[in-house]
Amino acid sequence: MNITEFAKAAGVSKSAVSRYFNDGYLSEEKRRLIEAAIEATGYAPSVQAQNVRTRVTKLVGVIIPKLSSESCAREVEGISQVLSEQGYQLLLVNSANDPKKEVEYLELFRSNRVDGVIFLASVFTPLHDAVLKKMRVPVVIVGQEYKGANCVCHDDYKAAYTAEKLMLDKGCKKPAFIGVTEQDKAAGQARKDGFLHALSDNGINIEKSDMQTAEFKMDSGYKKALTLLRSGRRYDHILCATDNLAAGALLACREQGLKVPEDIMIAGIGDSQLCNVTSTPLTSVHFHYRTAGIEAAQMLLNSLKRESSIPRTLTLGFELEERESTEKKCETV
Amino acid sequence: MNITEFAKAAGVSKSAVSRYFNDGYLSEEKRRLIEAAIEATGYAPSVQAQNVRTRVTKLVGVIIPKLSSESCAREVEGISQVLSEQGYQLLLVNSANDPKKEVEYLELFRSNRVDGVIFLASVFTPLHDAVLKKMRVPVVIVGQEYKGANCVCHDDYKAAYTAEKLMLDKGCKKPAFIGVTEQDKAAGQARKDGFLHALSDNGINIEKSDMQTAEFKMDSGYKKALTLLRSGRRYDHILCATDNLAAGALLACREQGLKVPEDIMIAGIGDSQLCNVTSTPLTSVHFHYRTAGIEAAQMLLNSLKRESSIPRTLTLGFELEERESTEKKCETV
DNA sequence: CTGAAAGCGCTAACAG
DNA sequence: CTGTTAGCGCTTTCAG
Repeated sequence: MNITEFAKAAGVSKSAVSRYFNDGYLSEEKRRLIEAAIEATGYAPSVQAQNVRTRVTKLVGVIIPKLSSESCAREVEGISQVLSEQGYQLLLVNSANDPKKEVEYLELFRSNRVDGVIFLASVFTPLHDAVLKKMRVPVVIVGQEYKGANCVCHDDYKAAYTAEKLMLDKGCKKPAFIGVTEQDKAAGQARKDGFLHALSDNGINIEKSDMQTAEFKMDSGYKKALTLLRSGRRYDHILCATDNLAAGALLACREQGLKVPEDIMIAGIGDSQLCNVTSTPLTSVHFHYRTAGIEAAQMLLNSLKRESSIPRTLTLGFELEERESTEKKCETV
Repeated sequence: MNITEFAKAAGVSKSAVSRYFNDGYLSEEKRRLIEAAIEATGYAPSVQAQNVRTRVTKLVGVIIPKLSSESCAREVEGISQVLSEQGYQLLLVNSANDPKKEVEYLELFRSNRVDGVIFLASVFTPLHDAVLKKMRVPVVIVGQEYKGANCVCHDDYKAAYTAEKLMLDKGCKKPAFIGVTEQDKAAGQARKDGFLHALSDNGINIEKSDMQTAEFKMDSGYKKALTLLRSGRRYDHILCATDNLAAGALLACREQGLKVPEDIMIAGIGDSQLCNVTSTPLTSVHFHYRTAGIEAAQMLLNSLKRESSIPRTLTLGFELEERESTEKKCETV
């Protein structure tokens, strides 16, 4: 059923129907007529046709690298919450961590179909730069800093710094680190930098071999920890760039007969659900993922209202969650 | 830029451009002309306008109760994978477990905007029945059985039966159960039924107070387990309807000084990542969530092709993952 | 193989 | 407050 048929059924004109669904410059009588007809027929206007006319789709494209990751899921929840309140819907695409797909989707969204884009980013390539420059709809980037675009990100550097400092303050002296690829400026580079600066601020040296680069999964954390532990160097703490990695490291330590935290402390970053259920609960840094999603959505909404505005970067704070895995060593009585 | 402007720029007619992007009844020469112009201008046809004409949106609505749940996230990943291969995109809405919102979104999708709907369901109300009956686009329901609709679900009954039987076979005699609301036919009722039938098949009796109903979170599992343990009745195993609950129960047991599995065995259902990192790794039933998403998407694709077809229900199998939490008690030497 | 022309369902001036 | 009218950008007959 289309608007013309419906108008006839309701006994009013097309325009009246249109007005009913839009501004509403309408007499009470017609309004009632239309309401009754809707009840009877179940008519609803075609969004696509509205789109063609008005040029707004009420759709926001969301590009995510991996849905089954706690942090992404929470960010998307935040995004979804504020956007749906404003009558927007999410067009969700999964890039599966494939940079080519990310670019492809950005391309798809570039001039079409959506009013704006929220991009949960991890790694940027020159291709990204090219397509981001050409976007005709506003874009908000979440999780990474990106010059010239609206960004919402976490304070990865300080988070790592703080977690490492905690362990040093508790008397640790022999640091090890399990990180992720530095192509990821946030989770890779910034967290490593934070770790290193905490060390240098405390006059502690470290060798290259004390730092491992893992993939984003527990299993990889386990293997890298094993490499560290078997190296012969005796570490008294390990900072891991993610909780999954920390959980893996914890497993490795126990297998090697090391007690956590007595023999070796471990901390992660992200404060995922994992941290509370591991054999030894894991100290971690809590990031506000849901809030990041909320802020990103609001930022996008703002760009959608006022036309051009100056790009802003919002950096969210964090909380250090101390748990058993970094509990103070036996106090000197 | 619209098709008319673009056609002019390319030096061809509107129809030629349209044909280029559709069937392609076109001479090589024009084809090249158009390709060059695309390269130069970056033109892409407006999907909305195409939609109005063709009546297909290449959009599938996906209704989920909670994104930050491992099972949902995996199902959506499966859905996304096959649908995006076929050129469909996901319109994702989060019902936040609110039945009213679910109905609202179904309503929204009923006759509009999307070509089909995939509904990750938990609880059905009469309102659901009403709106589902009125849907004009194909719907696939995931995670629940629903008469008269296409469904993909897990074998909740047998899963619970199998997990319980495992513990009975290992010599357990005093069962306890922590479940979820029976309004949820799958995770609530079917799992409880499976548990109860395993008991009766083995001639074991149980009292009402041995069974608790929790909410879907770890914390709730913890509390309910505490209630059980403090009741004075001495249980030798607990079956939990979800892994989160099992993780909570595990915590409670340890706090009460019970060793798992020596003093008490615990098993969950869902085989989430949790199970591998808990202090005692948790036995659980592995469901094929990702596969469920894939199957649901394919089912929808089928309905989209051939018009009316008979509703089908696909029940996926499972695997019992035995871990330390149900390891055999000290063998009688 | 091709262009002209007639809509798809809707909104937004415009003149009452 | 209301109906008429002219498109939005595209696809698809139809007659070449």
